[in-house]
Amino acid sequence: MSLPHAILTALLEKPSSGLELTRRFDRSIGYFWSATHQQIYRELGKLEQAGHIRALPAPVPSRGQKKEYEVLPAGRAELTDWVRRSEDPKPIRDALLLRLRAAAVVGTEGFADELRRHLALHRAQLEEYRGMEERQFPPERRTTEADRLRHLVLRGGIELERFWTAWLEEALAGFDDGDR
Amino acid sequence: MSLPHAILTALLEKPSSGLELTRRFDRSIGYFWSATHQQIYRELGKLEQAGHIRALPAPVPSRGQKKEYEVLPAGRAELTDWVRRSEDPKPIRDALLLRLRAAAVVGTEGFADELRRHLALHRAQLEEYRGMEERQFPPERRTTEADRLRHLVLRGGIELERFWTAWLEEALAGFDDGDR
DNA sequence: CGATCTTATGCAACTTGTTGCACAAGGGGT
DNA sequence: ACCCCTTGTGCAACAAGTTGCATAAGATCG
Repeated sequence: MSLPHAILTALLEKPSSGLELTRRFDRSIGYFWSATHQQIYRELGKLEQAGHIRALPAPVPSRGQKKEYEVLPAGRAELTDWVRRSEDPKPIRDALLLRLRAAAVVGTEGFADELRRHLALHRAQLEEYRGMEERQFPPERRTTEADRLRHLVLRGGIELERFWTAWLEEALAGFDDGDR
Repeated sequence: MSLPHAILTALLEKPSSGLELTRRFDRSIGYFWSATHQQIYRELGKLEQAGHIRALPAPVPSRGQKKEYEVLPAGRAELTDWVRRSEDPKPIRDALLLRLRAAAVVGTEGFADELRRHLALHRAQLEEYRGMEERQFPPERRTTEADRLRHLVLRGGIELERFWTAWLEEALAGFDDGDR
C-alpha cells in the first residue's frame, strides 16, 4: 500500500503529470521507491477517483495531452495518517543472495563475473548518489527540517549502496582465493 | 521468478514437506528470501507439474498427511541454469525511507517513536543472525567451499541489519536535536 | 468419548508489480 | 507531403505476493 503514498508525496512536493512523475521516480524518488509509468498512471486514476488528487484544468483535454495533478486536502490527510501509522519492516527478498546460496549447492562456475558486474553497477549508483548529495545538499542546505529529512533519506540510499559494494568486495576476495 | 529457485535450493539442501519448508523460510532462508506457506504450497504444485520435483512415496497419501518432496534432475538443471544467468539488481522499495520523505512534507509528529521501534527490531534481528553465525559457522566450519558461501550469504544478512541499525541511530540523533 | 489444540495441506479472492502493445499529437528532416 | 522520433497517456494480460478461510488427521485432556 505504498505506491499511492509515494505519488501523493511527490505531488505535494510539486504538481506533475504522469510522465513527469515517471521521470522523478526514475531519478531522485528511485533511491527509496521505484515504479513504472504503467503503475503510476493506474494509480493516478485510482487516486483521482478516490478524491485524493485532481487534474488541473487543461486547455485541450484529449488523449496524448499532458494532464497535471495536484493533491486535494483529503489526499494530504490520508498521507499524514499513513505516516503516523506504524508498519513493520518487510522481510528481505534479495535474488543475488539467493543465487549465491543456490551456487553453494549447484556450483559457482561463472559467478565471480556476475559479482563483478553487480559491483560495478552498485559503484556507479553510489557515485551518482554522492553527486546528488553534493549538488542538492551542500552544508548550507542542511538547516531546515524538511531539507535535513530529505538529506537523511538520501543518506539511506548512499549507505545501502555502500553496504552492497563492501559486501561484494568481501565476496570477491573469497572467490579470488578459491575459484581461479 | 525467484521463489521456485529458492524452493529448489532448499529441497536440494534437504528434502522437506510444505510446512517444513515454510519453517525454514521463516528461519535461516529468511535472511535472503521470505515466503508464506500459501506461496510455497502453490509453487510446490507447479514445480511438481513441471517435473522439477516429485513427492516421495508416502504410506497414507491423503489430505492433512505430510508430503515430502525431492528435486529431480530436471529441477537441478533448471536451478543450475538460473544461477548461471545474469540478472540485474532490482531497484529499492523501502517503505520506511518513503515514509520519512513523506514526513518531510506532512510533519514528523510521532515519527521518532517509529524509528526507535524499527531500531529495536533490527537490533534484535542482528543479534539473532550473529547467534546463528557463532553456532553454524565457527571458524573450523569455514573451510569447505559450500560452507564458505553459505557463511557469506549470512554475512550479507548481518551487514544489512548493521546498515539499518547504523542509519536509524544516525536518524534518531538528528531527531533528538530538532524534535524534542 | 467428545472438545479442543496442533500439525498439515490447500482453495479463492484480492492487491501489487511487470510486460507488451496501442493510440495520439507535435516537431524535424528530406 | 511523408516519415520518423519524441512526448504523453493508456489498455490488457500476466506474474508475484497477501489475506482469509476451509479441511482433515492425530494428540491431549477431562
